[in-house]
Amino acid sequence: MQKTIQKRTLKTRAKLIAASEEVIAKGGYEALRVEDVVQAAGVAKGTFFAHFRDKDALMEILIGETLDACLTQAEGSDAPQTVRELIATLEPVHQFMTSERYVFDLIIRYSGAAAIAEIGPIAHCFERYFRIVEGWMATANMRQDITPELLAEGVQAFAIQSMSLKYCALHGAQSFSDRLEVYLNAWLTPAA
Amino acid sequence: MQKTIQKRTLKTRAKLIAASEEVIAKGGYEALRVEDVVQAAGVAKGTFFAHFRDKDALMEILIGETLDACLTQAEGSDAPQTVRELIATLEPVHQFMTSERYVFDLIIRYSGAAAIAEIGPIAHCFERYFRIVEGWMATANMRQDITPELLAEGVQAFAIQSMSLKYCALHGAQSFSDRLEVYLNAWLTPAA
DNA sequence: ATCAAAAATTGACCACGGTCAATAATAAAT
DNA sequence: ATTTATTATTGACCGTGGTCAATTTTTGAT
Repeated sequence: MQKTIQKRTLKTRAKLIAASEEVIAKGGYEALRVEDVVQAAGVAKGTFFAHFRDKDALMEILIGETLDACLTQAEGSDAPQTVRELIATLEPVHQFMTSERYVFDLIIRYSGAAAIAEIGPIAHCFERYFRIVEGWMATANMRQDITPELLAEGVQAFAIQSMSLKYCALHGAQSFSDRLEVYLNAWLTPAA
Repeated sequence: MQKTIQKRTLKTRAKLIAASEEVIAKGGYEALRVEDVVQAAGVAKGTFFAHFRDKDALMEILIGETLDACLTQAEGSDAPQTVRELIATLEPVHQFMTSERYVFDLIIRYSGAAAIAEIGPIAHCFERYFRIVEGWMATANMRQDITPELLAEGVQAFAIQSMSLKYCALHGAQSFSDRLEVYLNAWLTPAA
């Protein structure tokens, strides 16, 4: 019943991934063309789509990998105790997320899982981001009237808002970190 | 120096808009094809792109119009005093924003102005949404330790988060309104 | 070793958004 | 009314993502 996977399948897939990374290293994510990838990999176009549902699926994998690495780094850091430390610890994550407009848009678009059965790499990263922050919230010196889970969801919401405004000329005066700090101070440590 | 606009230009544009609305009425925003629009309008394809930078520009106009209508309705309502009333008053706005996945994604993508000089219809709506909520915040019975402006930015951030999670199977248990209510209670009326 | 079934690959082909040099229609000047 | 300059329209063409029937390769059974 289970279909056996041939060895060459893994090799072809590896070639496609490697070729993609090569193309991206050259011109960024936005500039990736499927035709360029298959040519660099030495396979036909149809092969690409036998391995990835569509171009976005490949992007999800590549961006998800890098994002996962950023999250692993953050997770390994000392648990931040203050808002400022929180922002500093997450900085590489946010940095990568907004490294390219194209990357940010794609991340946002795939941040939710369309179905439980098919949680994509980026939705997985968002869940992980949330869990990591939730863990920090439990021990950090933050407001105690709401659950760490809710606190973490808010951090994610404000981080996304800050990143969005980074691309918005109407609110371009403030820097990303400054804006996020204002948000999170108000969210995590409200004055009575 | 200023280029004179011919009368037929306005007529052609009106035809294109009307044809677009017709196509959308039939199959929704997602299903709109430029070819169908120009055929229904009785003009050539190139004409479409002489009137709109690209397909998204047309979408921005159409979606922006409807969104503006929703905002006008909300603006005309009595100023909400409680979180529950706030959510109820904004309900039509959020309803339309999430009426189609395609619409939501497009709205998010264009929610920021790429440049001050070119604030698109949707960025304009976001600014307006923000101003309306800001106005309400000044008089409603909410926390007083931060500015109405900041309160309003948070409302927008949490509304977007709630709408996003509406499409996310991982968090699909809670309804949109329930989730937003939890967020806004914690944001607007935190317990000491 | 041979063969049948399953899996992977191929590349011609399609869909659809977008471009642009050529052409037609309009407005302004005389 | 004619001419000229400006503006609008046209449609053949292109780029790029994605499909699929046909072909090749691999696997496993005998």
